Amino acid sequence: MAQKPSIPKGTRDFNPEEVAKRNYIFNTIKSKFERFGFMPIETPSFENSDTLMGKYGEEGDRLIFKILNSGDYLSKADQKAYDDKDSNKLTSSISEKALRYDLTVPFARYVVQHQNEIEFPFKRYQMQPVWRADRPQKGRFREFYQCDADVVGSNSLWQEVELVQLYDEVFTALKLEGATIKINNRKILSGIAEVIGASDKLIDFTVALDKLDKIGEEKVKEEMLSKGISPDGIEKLQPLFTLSGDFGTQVESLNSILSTSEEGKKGIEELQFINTAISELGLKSAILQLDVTLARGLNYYTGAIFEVSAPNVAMGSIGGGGRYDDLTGIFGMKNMSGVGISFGLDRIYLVLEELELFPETITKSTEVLFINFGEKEALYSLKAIKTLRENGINAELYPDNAKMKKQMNYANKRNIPFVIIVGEQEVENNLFALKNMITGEQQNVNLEQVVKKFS
RNA sequence: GUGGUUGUAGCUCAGUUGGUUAGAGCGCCUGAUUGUGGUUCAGGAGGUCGUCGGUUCGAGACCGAUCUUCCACCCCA
Repeated sequence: MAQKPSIPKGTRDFNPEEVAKRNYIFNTIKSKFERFGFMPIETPSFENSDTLMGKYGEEGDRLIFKILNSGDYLSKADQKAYDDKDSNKLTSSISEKALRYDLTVPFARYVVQHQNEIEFPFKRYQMQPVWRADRPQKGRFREFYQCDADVVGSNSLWQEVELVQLYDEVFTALKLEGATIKINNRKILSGIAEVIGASDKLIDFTVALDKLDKIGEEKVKEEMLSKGISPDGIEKLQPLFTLSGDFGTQVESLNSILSTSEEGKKGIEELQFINTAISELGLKSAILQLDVTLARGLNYYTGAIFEVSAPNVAMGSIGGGGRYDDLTGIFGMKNMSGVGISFGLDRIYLVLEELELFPETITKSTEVLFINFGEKEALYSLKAIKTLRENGINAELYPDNAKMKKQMNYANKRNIPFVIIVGEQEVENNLFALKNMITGEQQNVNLEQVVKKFS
């Protein structure tokens, strides 16, 4: 026990069953992405540090895994930062690469770098692991997969509409019915901040507002006060705390709060456009819900913000996304609006597991195992197995001439539904004793009948 | 990064105020059954009690550090 090897905190091994289940989710998302016209790309697992650093806020920088330079990195270290024990400063002089923190920023880098080869609007999807130096919890890992679909090079709100449909399609296909797609708009948040005179404190304001359903109205107000938002301004927020009802009712209240903010009104318009279109088109099983307190996420969203939560399970969000007007701007490419959504594979896995929504069929592998009785019989079996495999049947031979009990037990443990027993008699008569491991029934058949049985 | 929590056999867990050789169930192996698995019966293997250090005549138990698990912050998929 003590000497057993281990893996780093927040990482996991996956056994065959888990991989099968993960692939099921993976493949479902992938096929829907392609159905909506997205093409796959991949990017390196690590990027130059300056590509990533500063894109996710101060907290984000802390959570980025930095890669130590190769060779004698200390000789090139910033001596002053070292003496001052200034870790932040020292880091940039001993580390110039970092593990990918999400898929959106590397995608922006990709678009800028390959802008001359890309046909815009560019619709890409990407399903790769990302890393965060976070402290693990349930549903929070240091290595996990994101599945992103983004469109750059189009300002059209139809993209937002399609992305909502895409969420609906994927969760419906996964039988995860009743997923809530929460939607908000950064312009509304900016508008509110403007109205209460806290435009310069937008991030602090939204972070506090985001906690409303978690810590309650009073604590949110406290946090806003402590961040320097005026009591007058907080007073003006009152209608926001009691906002309820359907989309239309909430929009009405927002209209009155934001009557003096051009930006805020623009946000409401966008929201209404999306909602109207979705109402018209209909959703299969998901629910689109306006949530003005939704402010999670990355500092780069400028329009719509999405977040998906699973039904009946205590789990953080299983997806998120939004519109970012200027992400490529940081890499020197202006006027390139993007919008995208992300699926959290690992959390979706936990949710499907908890709700027992995985289909039973996804773990099956070998359909028939041939019992090994010795050299002559094994060769006879392998000839048959070759034919079965050519017919698309998963078949295998037990490798050793072990006791029959052991071989049968092996089939049992692996849930192999059929066993073929080939002994001296069967070889002589050119037959196969086919046994159903579930019912226990057994019959002698020829090769043709075996093929037919599994086809 | 802050505060708390967890770790005993492959798995799930007992283990009294510190006291002989650390237990159970399940699983695993062998046999009853040399051409028939799942059921049953009989037997067997398997643990430096997460790790390192300390207190003690004596530590699975007490103390410290460290790693890991989970939780609350922070933040997020």
